[in-house]
Amino acid sequence: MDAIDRSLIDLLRRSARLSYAELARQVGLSAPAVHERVGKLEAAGVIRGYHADVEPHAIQLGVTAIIGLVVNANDDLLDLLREMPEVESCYFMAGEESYLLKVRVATIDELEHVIVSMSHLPGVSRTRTMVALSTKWEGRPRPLN
Amino acid sequence: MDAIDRSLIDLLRRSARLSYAELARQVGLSAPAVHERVGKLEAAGVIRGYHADVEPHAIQLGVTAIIGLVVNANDDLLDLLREMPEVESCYFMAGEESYLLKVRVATIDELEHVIVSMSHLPGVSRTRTMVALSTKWEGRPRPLN
DNA sequence: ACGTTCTGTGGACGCTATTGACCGCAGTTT
DNA sequence: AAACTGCGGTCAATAGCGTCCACAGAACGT
Repeated sequence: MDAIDRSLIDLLRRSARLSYAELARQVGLSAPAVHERVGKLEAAGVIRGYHADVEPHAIQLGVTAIIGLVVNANDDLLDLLREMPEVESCYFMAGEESYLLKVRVATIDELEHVIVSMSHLPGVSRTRTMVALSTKWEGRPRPLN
Repeated sequence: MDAIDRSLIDLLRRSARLSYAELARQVGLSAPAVHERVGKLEAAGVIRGYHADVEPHAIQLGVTAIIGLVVNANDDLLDLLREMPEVESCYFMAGEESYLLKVRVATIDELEHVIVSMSHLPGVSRTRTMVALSTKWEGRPRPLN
């Protein structure tokens, strides 16, 4: 993981569809060299994937909420949460609320349904929901170095 | 925005480096047709970009925290927050805490510094920090229909 | 110093990106 | 009903890219 690897990561975090040829030009190597470096970064798990960033409203996911879960028994709650497609992100937290979830749904009605479902999951003793009114920005890649 | 557009979005959300030829095969159109559709989705702002998903630990961003901000005067706080590269995401929230921020840094010391900086920003009357012990998953794309 | 390993380059090949010309259908106008 | 028009597709062509291979040079350990 040298400076060139970091440049490649930086470039791909910003613009994942750059061609190997273009990456090669940017970092001053040949295309096959870049191909191999990126392949190794993927194999090592440094690069986990490439994802299009889609305007949530355009795909009927205009309602964003953060839900904190106070948990008593933690057995397989995680598996149950993982099965809920509305849960976009899941963090295990320090503090009284063991889990913090980012949830995305189409409507407030749907959000209500998600909250009720979660509060009925075995092991969940309380939920706390914070509704986002607007997303100022999200997933902004921090420049490296 | 028909079923084919939705398929393309779905495919690119999962795997942004798919070639147009491969996308074309998956949706049963020709490559130029897919090229044009994707271009229109980008131009319309539906697809906002393509980003590599990078293991945070590998790039010295192993500490994740969620910070809530209680605000009294809201003038140009947003601009100040935007200038902080540690703030990966920023939501304007309903509730007492006007902003919820996802912050990523290398160390707890750095987190402390960020919290102190934020508490001194003009307009911020209180901060509340929740530290993530582990990220179970993040930015998981919800399958469309 | 030597061999080993790692990582690069350059060339070759098939496949892809991207453009332009053309076609067919739907909706609208005359 | 016929003609016009715009949209969105296919096909064809070319330039450029992805990817594999053989080979070369630097870094390293013994």
